[in-house]
Amino acid sequence: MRQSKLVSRKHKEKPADATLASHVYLLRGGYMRLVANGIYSLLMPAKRIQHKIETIIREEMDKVDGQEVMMPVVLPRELWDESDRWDSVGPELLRFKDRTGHDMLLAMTHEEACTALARADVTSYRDYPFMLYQIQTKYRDEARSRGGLMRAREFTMKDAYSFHTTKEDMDDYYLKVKDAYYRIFSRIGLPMVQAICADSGMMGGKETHEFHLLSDVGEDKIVVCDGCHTYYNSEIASAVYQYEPEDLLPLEKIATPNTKTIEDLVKLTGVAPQKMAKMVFYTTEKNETVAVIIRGDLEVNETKLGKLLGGCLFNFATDEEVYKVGAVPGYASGIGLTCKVYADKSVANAYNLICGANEEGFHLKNFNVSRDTPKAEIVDIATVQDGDICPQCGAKMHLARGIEVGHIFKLGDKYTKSMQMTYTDENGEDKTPLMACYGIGVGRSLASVIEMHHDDYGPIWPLSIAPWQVQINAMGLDKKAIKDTAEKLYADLTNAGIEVLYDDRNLSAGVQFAEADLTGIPLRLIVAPKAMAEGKIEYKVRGTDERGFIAVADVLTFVQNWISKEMEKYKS
RNA sequence: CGGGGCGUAGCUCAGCCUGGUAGAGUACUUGCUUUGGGAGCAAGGUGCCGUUGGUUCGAAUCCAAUCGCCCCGACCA
Repeated sequence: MRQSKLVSRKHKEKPADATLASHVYLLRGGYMRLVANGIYSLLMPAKRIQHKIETIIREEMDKVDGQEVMMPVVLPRELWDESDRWDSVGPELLRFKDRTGHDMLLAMTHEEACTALARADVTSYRDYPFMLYQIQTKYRDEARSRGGLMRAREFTMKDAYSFHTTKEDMDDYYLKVKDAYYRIFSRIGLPMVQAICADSGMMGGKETHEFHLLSDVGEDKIVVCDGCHTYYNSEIASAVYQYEPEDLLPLEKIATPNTKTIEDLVKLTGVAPQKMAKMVFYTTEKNETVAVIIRGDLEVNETKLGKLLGGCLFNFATDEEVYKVGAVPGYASGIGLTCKVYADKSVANAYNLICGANEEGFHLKNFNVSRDTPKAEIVDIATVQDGDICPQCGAKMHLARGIEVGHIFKLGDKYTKSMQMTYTDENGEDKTPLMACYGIGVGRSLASVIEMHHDDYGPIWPLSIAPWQVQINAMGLDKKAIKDTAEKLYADLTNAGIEVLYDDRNLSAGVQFAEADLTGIPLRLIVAPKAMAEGKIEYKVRGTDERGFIAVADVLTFVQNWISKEMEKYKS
């Protein structure tokens, strides 16, 4: 590719709207352009990178016997009625009517479409197991897209769906895909991506793993055990809480005027927040108020609470609602409440805590859950904090942030059952198959590579996904010797099947180098007068100090060798 | 959906408070000089000042509404 013909305007200044490195460089480097909030057009460099990522994904999906298919982006309501998701999914599902007034949707995922496709085509146990996948545009009407490709409304996703006759087979296959995912992320330059136990959200199903790139700019909170190195999304992470046994002392009322928060109570009493029981009240969409008792220093995990409440929506209760169930805001305890009371594990076997007295200006000492609120249901509802104890191995856990680049789910029969997909087994009986699904955010992976691989000048693309393998820069293209050499180099490398971006614009060195840095091509060849006088050109490896001179006649061999050696890093 | 910020040239932004013919840098076009980290000189083109309405002799500027974008949160993956 000649850079003079490339439509990809570079920008010297940081775009005002971008904060993430990936967002900044995708805009500055002329990779994409905003069309609407969360919706982007990709220019050639980004399209080439994405294409290479897709190729790697295809290779790995094909290795686990995936069959590539293509399902529609626009689906009729009826399909999503079958799984009840037309009603159960929120406004992030874009619904609309076609010209006849028929309800349609823009697919944000394809469980229904794929189940419908498979149930029509596969009827015998002999055809199992199988996996269908596609790489396709998805649309999710995000409440708040952000960070460029990191969280777009329209984005490219690889989604795969496998079907099985037994749980063992599904479990086996799930592991195979999990391994394939590790290979994919490693091959695109993200070997540090980690599988993390997570919540399945609107997809349903039991076991699920998210693939995260641990990064400070990630949106998800991850809990990492320093002992057994298990990773959890904080939505589902749990800790164990151990306490030295104490004798149960009788409740004792203490005066605590103007002490409504844990913080104030700590100041007043000098007691640590770990020795306090905090009350949190929620009111559900069914107008039911529930109370949660939790250790003073911990917070309620609303994903866990949502599950406890059967998936219904909830909000913090108002003061009025708190009074209604027999508590006093700021001085609440779980004792004597008229509503459902949950007690977190963190307070269940703790001793002699301080809690509210349900009386303005007073608290109680020596509160014990089992003795004083025997009706409270003991639940796991706390958000794990830095330094909490791992339930698996007893070591300390710490918090990190992650970018979710992939997510795999064992769906079980959630869709196959509701959509009445069956197969005939060896005895002639109809059975419901099991299903698992596997997603990778292609655009988000691309952005994640920049987050992981960049310097102050631009992205540093891994060779496996670089938009071009080699960049040619020439100093002084108006000189015949320079131009002839650069042109011949470009022709020779291109003819040898090497992907070359040739800056044929006769610009100053500064401009060429700055733009080349933004394009981030791994190997740069520089044709310049000084070295040319000795029949040599210079090479430089992006993002490293590696550089040197090669005789013009040896360049092709050098480049071929360099590429095959560098590609070793990204072998499957 | 809540909080905050911002819409003026391809990009970054000034002008607005105090109304009077639309600005800078950069990018772009042409020529010459340069050629190892965004070079220099000269000349040139560039705008529905987000949109609509109002106030006014006159609105980028004041008022109102609306649309859009960014950040934080909520929601979601």
